[in-house]
Amino acid sequence: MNHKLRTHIEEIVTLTDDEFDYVQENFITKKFKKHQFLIQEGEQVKYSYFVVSGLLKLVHTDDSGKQHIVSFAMENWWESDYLAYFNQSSATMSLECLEDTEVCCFTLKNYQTLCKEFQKMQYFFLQKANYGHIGSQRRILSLLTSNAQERYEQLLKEYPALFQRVPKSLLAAYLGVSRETLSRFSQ
Amino acid sequence: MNHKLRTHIEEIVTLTDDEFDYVQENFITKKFKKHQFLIQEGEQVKYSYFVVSGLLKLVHTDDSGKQHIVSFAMENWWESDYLAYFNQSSATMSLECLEDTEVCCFTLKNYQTLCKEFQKMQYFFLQKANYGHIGSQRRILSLLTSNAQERYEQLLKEYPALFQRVPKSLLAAYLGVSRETLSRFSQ
DNA sequence: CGCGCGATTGAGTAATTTCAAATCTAGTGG
DNA sequence: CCACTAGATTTGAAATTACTCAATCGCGCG
Repeated sequence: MNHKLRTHIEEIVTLTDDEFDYVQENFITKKFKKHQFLIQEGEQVKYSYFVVSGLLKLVHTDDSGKQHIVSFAMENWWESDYLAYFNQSSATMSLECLEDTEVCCFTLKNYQTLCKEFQKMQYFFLQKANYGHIGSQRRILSLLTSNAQERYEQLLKEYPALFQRVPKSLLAAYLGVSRETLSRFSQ
Repeated sequence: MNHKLRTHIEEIVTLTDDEFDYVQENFITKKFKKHQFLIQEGEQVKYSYFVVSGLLKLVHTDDSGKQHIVSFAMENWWESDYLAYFNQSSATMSLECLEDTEVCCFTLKNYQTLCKEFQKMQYFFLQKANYGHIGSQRRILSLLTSNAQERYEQLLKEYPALFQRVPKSLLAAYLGVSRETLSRFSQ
């Protein structure tokens, strides 16, 4: 059932069966349909999520109604509005299904106790956080250094699967250009 | 001597004198002059750094020679080219002094042993990594959502001290606009 | 005074956005 | 199988924004 979660964790730390059982108790599995919201802007953020299958977008809608995609989350990714999650404040970003999606839900309380009682898992989350930070910094650098067309080609190279799964208008919202401009790149 | 480091750590976890002594043994203090490099693009990254005093820029220089500033690091900040640091690969960014700067240097080996042997410190670094990640995501969102002038005003509001300490051309390199464009905002 | 560095200004150019319209595509029901 | 529709994509043209390059300004310091 949760063997994808186990495999994922064991890429970083090894677990006995008993240990994984203990870890597993901290998660609830939920299924969502395309277009459903896991997190809605303005509301409390109860969980962070491990994506078992499907695809999510982490998105902020600005005053003029335009969407800006901070991140896509696919299989084996962790996602949430982490500021709202850790501070127990209300979300500034939504987390929405782009496909039918199955996730493991993780409350902050469970996160904290698991970290405290189980050093291995704390180390796992430390690794995840470090690499999450690095990934975000690389994205900042790409936004600063490259023009939209170059960013488009980098994305295409790094995540070719996305192009089969997401409409181009969303890729534009991720890259920070209008869909019209993105459309003119492909030629 | 390192009481700034201790105060900083104790904002998140409490330490006895003995514990802090143990922690402290993992750091070397170094002083650098303005314009010196702590990390140079292309070279190995031996340390991550805790800034005791002074100011640094984390910067990438592109093929055309233009600088792009990923981050400023001031007092009480941790900084490095973390991808290169954790993977023991060569740096894609430089870390350079904008002022005379004192840092505590932290090897990867010490980081790893400290995390393993001392759960409290692992928790401290987990918190730092999480908030680092959140900070980077907020920057991404700001780059996507706001135009250069709005980003300028956000920066002015969040870090007014920067404007006393750095030339505007560097703020431009942080905001992702040319210095001429930035100059036209102030009016 | 004169140098050097940073900041500003101006003008022309390039890139991107916006708005509107046209086109394409996949799925639905007849 | 075809027509229809909704959503996605493309195209065009005008307007806006930012960039580049060059020249000028301002200020602190030897």
